[in-house]
Amino acid sequence: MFIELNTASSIPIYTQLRNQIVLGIGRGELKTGEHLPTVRQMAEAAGINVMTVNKVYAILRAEGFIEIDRRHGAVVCPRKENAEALQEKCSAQLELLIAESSLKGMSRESFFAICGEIFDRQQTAAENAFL
Amino acid sequence: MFIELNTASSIPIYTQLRNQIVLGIGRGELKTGEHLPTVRQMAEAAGINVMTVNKVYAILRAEGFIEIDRRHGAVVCPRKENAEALQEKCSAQLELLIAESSLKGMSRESFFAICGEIFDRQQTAAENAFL
DNA sequence: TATTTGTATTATGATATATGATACAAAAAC
DNA sequence: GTTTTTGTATCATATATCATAATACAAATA
Repeated sequence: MFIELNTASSIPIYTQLRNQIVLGIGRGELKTGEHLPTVRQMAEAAGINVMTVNKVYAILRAEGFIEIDRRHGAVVCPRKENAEALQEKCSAQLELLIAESSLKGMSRESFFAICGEIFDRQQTAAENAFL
Repeated sequence: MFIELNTASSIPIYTQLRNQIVLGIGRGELKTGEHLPTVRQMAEAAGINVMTVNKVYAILRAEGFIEIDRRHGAVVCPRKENAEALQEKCSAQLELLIAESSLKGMSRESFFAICGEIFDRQQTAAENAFL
């Protein structure tokens, strides 16, 4: 679980950190039930403020990716979501991404190929996580 | 081409407007060569400041979705992009979206189905635009 | 000449982002 | 029972972003 933040980016640090943790869970680098570093450890490792990390953990909890227990800290625990609501959110984001990509010249086939690769990668990563 | 902005949203107005215009082009509601409303018309219609619209048009031009001629205003003109760079950008965004979606319980098949629907919709919209 | 185009400038205010220092309750570790 | 560790609350500060407002300009059109 490597965290790499770009302080020169226009993307807020807390968003970058949030995304990298979600990606880490998706890739299986962070397994369900596993502990995240404490807010202080993470802040130290990433070279950022404790409260910034705390904000990220609070967001991830609100989004249902982790649970936070005062005594044990933050634990990976992805919650399933209502299927219809999930599809709507996903569809809205996909529509924009597909519009941008296809206007820029990407074919439907290329797009699907990329999606396929990502799903394959995440699945094998998740499988390896249990070995 | 309906513009609907949510001033209560955490997404900046200029981003919302930018996205809706890109979506409009993707859907074929705004065809290549077609004029966008003038910055003042758009500002009036959307109930926002002229300079906010100007910022959006400048972004769309920098992104290669429109061209701006001082005498004629903004014209839809999507530029193709380098394939490799495009795939990298798209892949990064897709990886996050797929991680989020699959962790929330979406199957690979559902995800592909949504993508297919969007591609179909955009293609028929683009075809109808030429009738 | 008057109007319309995008755009530059300057100012203002509200909100977002990030840091820093300090403190607290609750639980664990010793 | 004391110390340490946990997330978290609070207060202050600094900077950046977002959005508006009021002008003004050059270039082109009507």
